[in-house]
Amino acid sequence: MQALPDVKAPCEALPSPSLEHYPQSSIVVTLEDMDLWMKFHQIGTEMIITKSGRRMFPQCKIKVSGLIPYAKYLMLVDFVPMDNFRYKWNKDQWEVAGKAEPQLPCRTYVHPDSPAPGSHWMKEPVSFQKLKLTNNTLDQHGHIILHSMHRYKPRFHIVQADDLFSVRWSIFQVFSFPETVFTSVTAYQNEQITKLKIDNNPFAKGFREHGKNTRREGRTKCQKPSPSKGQKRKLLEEKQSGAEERDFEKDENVDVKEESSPVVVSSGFPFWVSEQTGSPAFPGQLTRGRVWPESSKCLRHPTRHTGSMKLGTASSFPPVTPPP
DNA sequence: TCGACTGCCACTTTTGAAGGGA
DNA sequence: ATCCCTTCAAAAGTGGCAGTCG
Repeated sequence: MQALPDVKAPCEALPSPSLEHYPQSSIVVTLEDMDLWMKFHQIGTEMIITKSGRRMFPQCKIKVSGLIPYAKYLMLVDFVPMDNFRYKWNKDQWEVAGKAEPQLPCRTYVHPDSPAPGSHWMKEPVSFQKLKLTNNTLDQHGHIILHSMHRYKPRFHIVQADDLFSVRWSIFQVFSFPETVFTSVTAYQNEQITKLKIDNNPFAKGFREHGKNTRREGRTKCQKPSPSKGQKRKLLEEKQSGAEERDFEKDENVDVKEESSPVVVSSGFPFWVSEQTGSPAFPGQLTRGRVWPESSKCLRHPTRHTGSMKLGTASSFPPVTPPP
């Protein structure tokens, strides 16, 4: 699966004459573990979010090619809501449960290797393994803050820049994959997702035995489950018996925009310039020990500020999650 | 009463320090 | 002194369960 940008970066000032041989449009991004992502996507991917932060599984891992080997790039990920709804799991399917919660401050996760030359990023797949999702709106660890029971899509940003300071006026491209859309949850709702996670996530090996959690037996023997929980479990077991025959994709009554291939969301100048209009929750937040430029002077770049370019204000800067 | 959320549990993998040998 | 490999303990990451809360 590949993402081929069809838009040229509308940047009139190229970094240097020698870079003209490497048009930005030649960047190709492919999603690693596509088979696994597809398996989850067909059922309806769920990602656990916790107060302390939870890693994603499958993890966001992309293969990049077409970068200028000696130019420096930053790799970023952010998460955008798929729609304005909150969902609930009802019987065997997701249903709209109302309007979405107010959008949270947009946080962007910066790959810890950033900035690095193109050759570095192309050497091997870029993994965002350490990225964590949280539902703690007061999170201080720089995790990505999401609402539970909402749908999100990760977006990968490739920014040609020497450092985080110059990100604002740098050439960038955004890639996303329909297969990576997920519903954030605090506890798994769809048992098929639980099973897939257990089968594929090495950390969950302990739950694998014949698809049943045997290591808990000793504990649960001593504890009488509450009637409601017991009934719930029975329902789940009944569901499981016929689950494999069902086509969960058809069961979903909620639209997920399906695209046959990953798409380039946008290309040009940093995404937040045109898309982020709200005030950040943490203006001037530290990024890798530095503070985002606040003065308007920082927003103007003599060579890249073109007439068609729409510059944002300092307040529209999204807080960036510093690498651990 | 119900469903979402939280904290704890038992278990596994990962990570990094320590030690030994070449 | 340096490098490589092995060992081992601690840390981090899993989903399940039961209790709490709104």
